[in-house]
Amino acid sequence: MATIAEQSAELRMATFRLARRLRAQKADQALSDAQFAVLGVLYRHGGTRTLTELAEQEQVSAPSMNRTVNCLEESGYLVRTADEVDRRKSNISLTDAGRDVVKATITKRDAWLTTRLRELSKEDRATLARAAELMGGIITQ
Amino acid sequence: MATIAEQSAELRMATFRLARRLRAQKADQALSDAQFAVLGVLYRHGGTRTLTELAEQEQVSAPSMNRTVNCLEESGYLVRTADEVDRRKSNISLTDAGRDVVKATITKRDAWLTTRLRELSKEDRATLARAAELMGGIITQ
DNA sequence: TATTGTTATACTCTATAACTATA
DNA sequence: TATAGTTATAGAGTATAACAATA
Repeated sequence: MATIAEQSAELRMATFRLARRLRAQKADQALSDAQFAVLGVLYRHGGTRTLTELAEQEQVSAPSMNRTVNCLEESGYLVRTADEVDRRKSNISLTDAGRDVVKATITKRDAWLTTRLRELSKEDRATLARAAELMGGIITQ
Repeated sequence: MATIAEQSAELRMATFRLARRLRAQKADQALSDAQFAVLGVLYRHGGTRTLTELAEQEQVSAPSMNRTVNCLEESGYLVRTADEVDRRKSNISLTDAGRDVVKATITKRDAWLTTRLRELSKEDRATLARAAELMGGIITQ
């Protein structure tokens, strides 16, 4: 029986390796991780977000986020719209192309993982499903 | 009961979030992920590695790895030693400071995770331990 | 010729400092 | 005066192309 410290080390390594492997699966290879993370935030959020909100969410500086948003705007994945009430703000939202590339990437990542989960027993899949719940609980502490 | 596709999505999200949280824990905040990954390879490998080997292992170009190794050399975490047999090569190895920063970071990450695992039941810990094994199996396919 | 490592160049992501426009 | 966003500047990570030294 492994110690809790040993279990931690194993879980840490397995998590890093699986995350790395999943990250490699993307619909547009030209999209960086930082860029895709922004698209993902907008996709999950649904509506619009300001530059400051995106910077806080991703824990980067405003100028850094500004640059990333510029790239994504040039690529046609999002648009800025001037706020009618507070004219300092610009509301950032996904374009159809932006939504499509997020959906396609999620589909690709899940397809890769689903293929591998299918090869496992029902019990092993249940173990991973329960583990995902537990991992979620650990993070939100 | 969730579908396999739903289980995939949950596992994907939980993996990304836990990896992100773990990555944030490091002994030297000035070390980038790319830099720490190189130190980690050298630490796990034990002996020396050439620039080409490191570039292949991390799946980046040789010039890119050269730059990262330059930074780490300037920081005193690794050294280049000219190969006596094949004089084109330089053997890259960790310094004591390099080993120390890897050990300290691993300790910090595992301590964070161990604290959270201790709060779980024995059964939940066993589930996560088995999940780590399964995740390892998925990756090496 | 092929391999190992490096330099040159360019683009993205990161930061801080300083600036503009608006509240 | 404070806030939202941007520009200026600089350092790090990424790439490809071209080069020197060695095998």
